[in-house]
Amino acid sequence: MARLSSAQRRTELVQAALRVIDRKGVHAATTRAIVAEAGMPLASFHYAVSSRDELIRDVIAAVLDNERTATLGSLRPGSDIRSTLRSGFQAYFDLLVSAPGHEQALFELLHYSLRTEELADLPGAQYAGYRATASELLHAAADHAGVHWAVPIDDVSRLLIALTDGLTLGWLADRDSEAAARTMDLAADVIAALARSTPPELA
Amino acid sequence: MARLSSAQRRTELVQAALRVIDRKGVHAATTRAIVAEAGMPLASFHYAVSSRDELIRDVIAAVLDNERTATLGSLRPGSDIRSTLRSGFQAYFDLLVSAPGHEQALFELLHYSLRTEELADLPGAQYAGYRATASELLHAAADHAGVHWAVPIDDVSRLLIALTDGLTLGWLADRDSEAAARTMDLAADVIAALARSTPPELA
DNA sequence: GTCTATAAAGTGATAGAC
DNA sequence: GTCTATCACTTTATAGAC
Repeated sequence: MARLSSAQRRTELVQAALRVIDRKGVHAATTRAIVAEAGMPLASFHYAVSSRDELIRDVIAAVLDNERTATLGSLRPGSDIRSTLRSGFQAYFDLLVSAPGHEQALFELLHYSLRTEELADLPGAQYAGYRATASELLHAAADHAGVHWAVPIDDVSRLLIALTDGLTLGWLADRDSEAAARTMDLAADVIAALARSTPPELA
Repeated sequence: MARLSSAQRRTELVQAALRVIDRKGVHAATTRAIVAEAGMPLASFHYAVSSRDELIRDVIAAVLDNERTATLGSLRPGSDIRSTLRSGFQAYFDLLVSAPGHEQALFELLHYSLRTEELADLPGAQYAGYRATASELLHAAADHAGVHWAVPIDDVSRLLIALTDGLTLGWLADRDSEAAARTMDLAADVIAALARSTPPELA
């Protein structure tokens, strides 16, 4: 192994840990499994990071960055707000089906953080990030469709996130994609019902 | 320790495991922690059950039974469908706030099952149980309020479960009960909007 | 039938040779 | 700076004394 800076090794370990977690779950992301995935000797682990929990913290930070850019890129403005929301759900769902381990990883990391005192600040930050992204998406979608939200956009964001989380968990549990499609239909309907057309003079 | 039948020991271990999982999480429910909670020597564990995964399977089965009876009892019929739904959410939410570890345990057990090949049949059964309970609740609530569902009740059930799961995860992450109340307001609104008043001749 | 004692395999973390 | 070898500990599971 060539000489690498500590920061480079750290990044490689974070990426390797994420791959292991995707594939086998948080519980399987042992120091040995992570360094094996990264092709490093075991001792490199504590040379680059001071503890396993500290690496997990970095993993969560990296995942949240990915998530944000991925979701924002999925916006496909449709003719109306309902179809924009529906295709947004579909884009997310296609991502979920193509890489279920990735979404499982997000949930597992959340629950791991909730049970680990040193990581107790992460769940709140994770969901604050989700809300910020959801608000941006909802704002952009409403603008494109010429509507505005009849209730505070933060409340709509929370509803959107709750529906997305719930949709994901349900599909992970039963893998019924047709039922998930019906849930997305209904979810797009009920969120779209919270929008009102914007009078032209306010647009 | 008095002589107990294998079945009795098994039940005690399941209950002890559930208490440990509530308090410390699935990862902390080691054979040692479980027998300590149950006040048994370590060797009693494998005398009563053949492996840790087999016990976890029993724990999940026990939890699903509890869940079903607890949720069905929470129905407080209101004057209209919207207030019935809202108070149903509130009853569930009060339960969540009073025992967050219990709901965390349900999620952790779900994710554990999803990552454990021998338990792969449980997540589907868990959510099928949720749907059956949700359908019963929605049917009873609609009856009491003199309305019927304008979309298939199974689809409404899936939406209700998705919203409940999402509400729970969001609150576990940020512990913002006021925001959760607003989400429940909105959730009750959007589900109630899927009901139509039943003409008297069909009631 | 019950439990002490221990095996066998895994874990996070480090010392010390190169 | 790098990595082999190992420590100290925890885990599931079981053998064997009573």
